[in-house]
Amino acid sequence: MPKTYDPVGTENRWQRAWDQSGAFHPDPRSPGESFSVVIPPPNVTGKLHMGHAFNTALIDTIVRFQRLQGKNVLCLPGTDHASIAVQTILEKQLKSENISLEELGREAFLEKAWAWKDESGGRIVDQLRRLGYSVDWKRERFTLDDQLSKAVTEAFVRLHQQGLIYRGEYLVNWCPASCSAVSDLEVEMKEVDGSLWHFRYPLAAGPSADGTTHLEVATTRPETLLGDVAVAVNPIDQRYIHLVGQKITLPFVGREIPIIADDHVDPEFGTGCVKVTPAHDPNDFAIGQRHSLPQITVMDKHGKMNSLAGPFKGLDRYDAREAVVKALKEQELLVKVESHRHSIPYSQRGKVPVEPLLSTQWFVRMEPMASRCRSHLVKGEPHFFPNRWSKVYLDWLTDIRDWCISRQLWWGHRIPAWFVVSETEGKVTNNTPYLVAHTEKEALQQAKEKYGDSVYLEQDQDVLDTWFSSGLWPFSTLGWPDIENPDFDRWYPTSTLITGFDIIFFWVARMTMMAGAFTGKMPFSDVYIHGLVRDEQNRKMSKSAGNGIDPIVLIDRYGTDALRFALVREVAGAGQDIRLDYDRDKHTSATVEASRNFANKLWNATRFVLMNIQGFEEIKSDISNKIDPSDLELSDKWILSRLTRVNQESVSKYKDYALGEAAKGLYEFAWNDFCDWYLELIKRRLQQNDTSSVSKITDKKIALQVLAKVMHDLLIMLHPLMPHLTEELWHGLTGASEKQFLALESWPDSDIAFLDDSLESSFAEVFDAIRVVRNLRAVAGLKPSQAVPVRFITANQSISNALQNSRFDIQSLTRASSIEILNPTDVYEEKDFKSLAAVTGQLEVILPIEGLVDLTDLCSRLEKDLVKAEQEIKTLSSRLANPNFSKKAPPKVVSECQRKLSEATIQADLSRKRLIDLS
RNA sequence: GGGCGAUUAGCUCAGCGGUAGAGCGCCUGCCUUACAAGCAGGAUGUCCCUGGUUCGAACCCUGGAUCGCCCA
Repeated sequence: MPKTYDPVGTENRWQRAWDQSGAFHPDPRSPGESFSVVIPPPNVTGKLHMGHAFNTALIDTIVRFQRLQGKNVLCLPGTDHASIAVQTILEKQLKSENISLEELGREAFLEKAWAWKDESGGRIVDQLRRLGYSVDWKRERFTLDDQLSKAVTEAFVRLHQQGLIYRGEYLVNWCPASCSAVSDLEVEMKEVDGSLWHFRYPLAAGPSADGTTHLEVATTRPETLLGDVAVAVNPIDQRYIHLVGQKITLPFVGREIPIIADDHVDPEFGTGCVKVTPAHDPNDFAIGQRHSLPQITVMDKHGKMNSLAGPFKGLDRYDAREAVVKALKEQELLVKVESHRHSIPYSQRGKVPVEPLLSTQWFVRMEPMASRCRSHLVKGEPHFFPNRWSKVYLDWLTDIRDWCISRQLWWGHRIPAWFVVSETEGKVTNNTPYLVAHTEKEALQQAKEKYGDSVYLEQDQDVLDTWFSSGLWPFSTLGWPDIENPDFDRWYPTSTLITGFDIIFFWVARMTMMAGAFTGKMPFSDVYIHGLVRDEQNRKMSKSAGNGIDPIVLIDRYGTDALRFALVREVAGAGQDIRLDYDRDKHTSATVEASRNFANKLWNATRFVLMNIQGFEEIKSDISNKIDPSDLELSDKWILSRLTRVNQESVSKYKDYALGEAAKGLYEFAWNDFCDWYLELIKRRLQQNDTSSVSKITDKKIALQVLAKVMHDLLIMLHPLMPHLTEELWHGLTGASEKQFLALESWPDSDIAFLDDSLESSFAEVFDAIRVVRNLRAVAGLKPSQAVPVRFITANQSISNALQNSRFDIQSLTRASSIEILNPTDVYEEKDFKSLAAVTGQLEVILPIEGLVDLTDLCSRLEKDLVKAEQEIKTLSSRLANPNFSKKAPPKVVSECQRKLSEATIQADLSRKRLIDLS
């Protein structure tokens, strides 16, 4: 084995081996409790980003843990067709080739889209494999697969039958960039510096009785003036109330429109008069509904003014704004312009302001489905981790609006609705009857029954919102609607959904609603919500900001396991965002590098085991066998106690989705307890190569057995976090064949008989003593090779015993020429008084060597210790002196306080005595 | 406007009622045959401010500040 671990080759090798062996292709008939996860399907756009790597690290950690726990685990992968995103990319390409969509035609466009999917989707899948994802690639799904498309059609038909899907003309969020409607969720509000224009609308009937000639309105969107159908004031607004019922004349188009009263008008804002444009503003739309006002659309699908805009026809909406303002000014109708910061809706995909537009679309009635989810949530279905996200989910479900699901795009699931165009002269109008059916044939048959044999149909041109199919993902991937199949039976509902908080509404809630409607169950019992990966400046990583960190770059440099471990280790219990440091010039990350170093540490620990195990190869095949405690040394018992503890803690942390804590716990155990202490402790025994001594050889063998056992269990426990490295090392350690996998092993038993609190605390004392000796040696500047005598003096019997029991270990770890463990009453040589000395707790440590060092350093250290101890005595005794403390604090705390006080007192006394001796 | 989160060592973050922790960085000394991607030793905090509850508050409660997010 080389001295440093080289991840890239190793990782590729195991990824291939797992894949070829079908290790993660579960059989529904296999025994074991079911555990299933469907992955959030990445879009088939571009490439994987750090968010995917993070999500994958978390999912795969959970999944691999459950597999080691003996569950029958299915982790199902797939990709999403991402309707708008893909179509946008392709349209951009076409534009650069000067081809228009119309020229190309729907069929040819879809061919191009599929070609794109094959290429881009393939790239994404390759990258997912490089993350070491233990998913079942044989069950890989794509949202446009036949079976999943069948599920979409079935879902649409059923919802329509239940009256939950309807078609109607409403104000929708129109994205002029993609020329399609988008849902409320696909709109994000952005704060912008805009203006508030004040202008006059003249009264139609001339000056009123009080001499009023006009109304002054304030608006942020002057260009919509052309679609105004009323001016509204608040009914309690004394300034205007007498004008209600009169009319004003709209500039440019000369339309006379009424002044109305509506209590949604805020008298405080602007002038207290608002223009009402129902066809271009959601609030105005609502006012229009309440007052039965007409709706006048003055823009087209591209955001350009239409023929109803009179003189402004053909102008883009923003050019029209300027033109309208200019014209108002010329007519002296413009009063003033105020700068005004406000939020305007942007299309998330198109990156342009959304235009509220009247349009006929398909909608899903959400309330009945949401209501069902709410009653499930009361029963803890699904259970959110961390729980606070369930409130976010519930709030959204509580005040829910209908979902616009039609998109004016080609790439996606075409809406299974057929218009009986023969009824409306071959054209689709708002009055054309339609049929919703599974197939055109079925639709035609129904149409004939209803409208006669001569009917002809035309399918709706639109496709469905991508999230419609994503909402079916947990069950469409398992064969729904054909639920009589072993996979669905075995793995639905799924166990845990793992995803980011940013798609709780988009995806999690849509899945629970769809699943409730179609399967009667929540699609997963747990939802683990994680945060986002942010960049080194705490910004959200995004394509548009260009601040993404390519996970593949970090994988190439440090290895997949290092990246995964770094990401998981950063996760806090609360599901917060994590920040990944990154040097953009050097393409390095200190966080990931630290994990790479940890991987290397494990590599070398295993290397150490294998180098020492030579001559005892039989241990390799026998690692999991029980070890007879009667053969063990104390240090063996100690590490086995620590191992048992970390085993139990890891299980509970993995189970509670406290993955970061599990990672940290294992890291500390591996590095501190195992490598820094246990490995060093047993070196003394491993160096015994005298083959003539049976007892020495037996001792060495026992040490090796424990060593191998701890290493072995540690590798299994770390496997969910660092799958490749542990697989590689486990093979080296056990000599397992190429056909066996650590990934399919069982979690190690934890033998509670090994748990020993008092042993662990004795070792803590021993380690403290060793640290003090090492510190004294460092102060004295002793060479590592220089062996000096060590003397411990303590009145405390248990410390004394602990030191006595570990005296050989202490000797080898401190390079002592001899160890003396004395009682303060014992007599020892005078010369000690000028030697190196230190005090820790109830223990004095002396290196009886003369003339080696300047004692000033030592004295100042002792003085510092003394001050600290005296300070502690002060606070502890004042606390104990408080009668309320001893009365009200739990007895355990009081006695602990007393113990600390007496220890501090001893420490202070010893330090004082030492200082006197040294002076 | 409503809600959520964050504020702890130079940096990134744990801890959430009983004397402040880790990793990275920093300082000192070591190439001690597992590992220099390492070993040993060391230094480093008004736990954002403010009152309050408590024998005791980084932790619980008031109020506030700053930063970030979500919903309207």
